[in-house]
Amino acid sequence: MHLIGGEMPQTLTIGRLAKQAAVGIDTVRFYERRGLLPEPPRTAAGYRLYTNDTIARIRFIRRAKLLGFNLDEIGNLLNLHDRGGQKSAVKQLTQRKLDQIDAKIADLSKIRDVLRELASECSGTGDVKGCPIIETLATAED
Amino acid sequence: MHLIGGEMPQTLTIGRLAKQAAVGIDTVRFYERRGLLPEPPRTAAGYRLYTNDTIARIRFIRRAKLLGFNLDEIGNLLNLHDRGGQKSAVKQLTQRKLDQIDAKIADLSKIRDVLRELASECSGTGDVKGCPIIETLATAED
DNA sequence: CTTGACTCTTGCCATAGGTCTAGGGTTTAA
DNA sequence: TTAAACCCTAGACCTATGGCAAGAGTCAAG
Repeated sequence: MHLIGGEMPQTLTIGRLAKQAAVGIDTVRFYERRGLLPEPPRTAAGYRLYTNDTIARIRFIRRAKLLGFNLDEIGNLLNLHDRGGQKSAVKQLTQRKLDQIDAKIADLSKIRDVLRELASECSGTGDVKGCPIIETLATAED
Repeated sequence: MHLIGGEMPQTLTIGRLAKQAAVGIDTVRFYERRGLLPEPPRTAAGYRLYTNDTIARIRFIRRAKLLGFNLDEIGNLLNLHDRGGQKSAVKQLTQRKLDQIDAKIADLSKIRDVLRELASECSGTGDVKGCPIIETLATAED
């Protein structure tokens, strides 16, 4: 890694970047392949050289993932960020995700209610014969 | 398919079984490989021959799936059903699943709250610059 | 100069639960 | 008899998000 000239720009090899951003090295390369990170410049030997802003970019991705966005959706968000899209587009993505989350919560809540009911009906002692949980699974109509 | 003798037992080829149970043919074979369905007898030509109880068994699997059990857990439930386990084992499986579902709902609820907050903060009009959603993703601390 | 740490690419592995294809044999109805 | 519809196996493929390994090149420190 031979840098010419005086002012050393803040560059990071992929390992340092990954550490700073708290992801794996493979993850960085994977995000690059997925188009979430731009292809960075390389040293003569082919080593990727990153600047600090890439740390922020990866953290952006991580936070968006925590909010339930998948990588495609995150790609959209990043494009809007990079190319200066409209707030409406961002809000729409967010609202759609919110709707998905709400739907999933609703699904799970129904399941939870059924499981609770079944668990409360089952005495939990004795042979499985007559167990309301098994019986329900075995005989419920569709 | 050459059945000898008088009383025709109620047998089903895999296609009919799959149709009755409302799953795909491949799914039936897959469940067999997974050990959820016993290996059925075969005709001389090697065709699987099922009896009606297998329809019920597959429906059991389907219902358990709808309640969030994965195939391994369903295998346990089926074993308890087949070999006459204890109610306590069934109840324990159910309670564990219930806990998982509760945990997932809690996770999603947190996400939902954040997304709601973000969506409500975003005006939805104008350039993405200053969009609170993007800003939050770009700058939030971990 | 050597050693250990780092990086490169390519490509396979993993999960979960199936789905599909290829290439062949069987059964059934016209 | 022949064509359609059915069945068989083995194995590849799918989604989503990376992890891991091999084999080779590079860099920094002692």
